Amino acid sequence: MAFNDTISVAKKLLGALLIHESPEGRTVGRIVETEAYLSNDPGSHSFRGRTPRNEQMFGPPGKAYVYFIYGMYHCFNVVTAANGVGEAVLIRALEPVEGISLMKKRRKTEDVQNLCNGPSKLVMAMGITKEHNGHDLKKGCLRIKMIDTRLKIVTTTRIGIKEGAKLPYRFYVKDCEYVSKK
DNA sequence: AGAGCGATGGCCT
DNA sequence: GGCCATCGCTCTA
Repeated sequence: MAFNDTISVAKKLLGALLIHESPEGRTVGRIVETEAYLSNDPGSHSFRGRTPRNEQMFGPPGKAYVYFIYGMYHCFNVVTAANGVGEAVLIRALEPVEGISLMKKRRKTEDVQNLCNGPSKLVMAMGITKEHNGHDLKKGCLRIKMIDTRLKIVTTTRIGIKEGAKLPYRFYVKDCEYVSKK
């Protein structure tokens, strides 16, 4: 698929499968909540230009941007837009599909609805690490399988940011029990 | 059910 | 030195 128009990609990623083959086992989740971060967007890491941290956002689309936050968590993004343009889609929630027992072990909870309903939760459940920063999501151990669906999509504002808080750049699957916040 | 808050460290000004 | 695209615990209802 083309990873050019970031808003479109954020919507098209809903329903897609995120797959990770790790030494511990295979986990698969269906993407149910995303947020778009654009280049002219004050809420985006890329807004003030290229830095060592946000470097991957400016790279070619279809790669992973994994960043460290709050001293203890990581978040996972799909890089979008042309090479040189700093845009990405934050994955905020997954519906667990495969490897649920491994997800429970990694997350230290038995509650299936609490495994992947947040950007750092799904990173933990899927076994994603900072080593995946810059990884090509079209091939290899961590990849995305696009699924053509006709899901009902809710469009709303993003979570946990100050700048650009009113922009309608968060998207989730309507009536889905696995999103982080409705 | 919802508000408040501490943990914890790299990055940016 | 202040700021985070968060989470899980505690406290109040």
